[in-house]
Amino acid sequence: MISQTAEYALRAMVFLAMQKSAATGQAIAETTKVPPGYLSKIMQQLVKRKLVNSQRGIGGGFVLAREPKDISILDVVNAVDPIDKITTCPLDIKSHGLNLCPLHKRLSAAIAQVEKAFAESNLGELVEESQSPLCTSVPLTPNQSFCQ
Amino acid sequence: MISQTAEYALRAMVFLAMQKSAATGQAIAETTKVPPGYLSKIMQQLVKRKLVNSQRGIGGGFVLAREPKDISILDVVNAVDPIDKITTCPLDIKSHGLNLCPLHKRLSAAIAQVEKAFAESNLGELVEESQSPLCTSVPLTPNQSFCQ
DNA sequence: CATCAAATATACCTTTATGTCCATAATAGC
DNA sequence: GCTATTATGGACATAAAGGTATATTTGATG
Repeated sequence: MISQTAEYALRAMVFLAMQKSAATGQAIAETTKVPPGYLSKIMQQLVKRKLVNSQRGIGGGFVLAREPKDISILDVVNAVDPIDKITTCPLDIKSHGLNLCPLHKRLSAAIAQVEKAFAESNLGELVEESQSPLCTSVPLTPNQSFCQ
Repeated sequence: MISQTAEYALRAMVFLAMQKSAATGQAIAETTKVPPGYLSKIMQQLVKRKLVNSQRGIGGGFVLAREPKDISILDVVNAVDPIDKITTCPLDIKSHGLNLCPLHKRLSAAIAQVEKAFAESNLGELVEESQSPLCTSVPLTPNQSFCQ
């Protein structure tokens, strides 16, 4: 239901939210266990969507463009793998304008629920909770487990 | 978020729920606007999962194996495209047994929400509602709109 | 039993998602 | 300006989803 790409993007963003300074692509990839080459593509999308700022050269890397509290899970998911809402019946768009049949009303409602849940959760929240027993505290060395 | 395959399967199942006698694959495909060849594969999965009974030969076709009221949207989705729940953290399974990090708790909760919504809606419900202005009444000829 | 209409099974093709690799461009420090 | 380090961009490879085509099997009926 959540694409691999979105999952990777979320891991990277949570990691960045735990960081105080810029993190290189390699560092993110190692800690979050995302294939480095693929991660770099995902990071590019996050930069384009202005969720992350990038800096080349020594001391460079990636930094969140906004406060963790101001970035929702939905922001991240939409940046890399837009959730497509059902706004018109896929079967016969012309005949009924914006009305949906009962089936697609249900599907649409389920999607809306997910969007709401994702919109209500932000990176700041996730990082705060990770100081609880479930997750290790920041910052992590590459050898440590990011999610435990 | 909902795969094309699941969408097709749901259309076919709703169509069957509207039917009084067996419907051929071709009839289902035409009305639900699903590629016929692909639909036949999906129907096979629904038969294997015992949601549908099939009958070859003249007068044959597909029939729901249970009352529409006893088939949920979740039943159909799971038959063709199982929703995989997140039960262990994808990052480091060994280290923490069944505990999830905050991120994966959120994702898991969202999936659970969808499952609940899908489990609570059944085909009988959808068909009853379709007698309302939003959908045409049963049965349909292939030329009529299935979802309007 | 012959025939026709249906599902079933299999092979194959196309598109999209995921993943890899390498050349290039920018930036900091010397 | 040179070099090391970093992101960027594009080409390519692989895997999975979606889709097509066709031969085979099954069942009903005359």
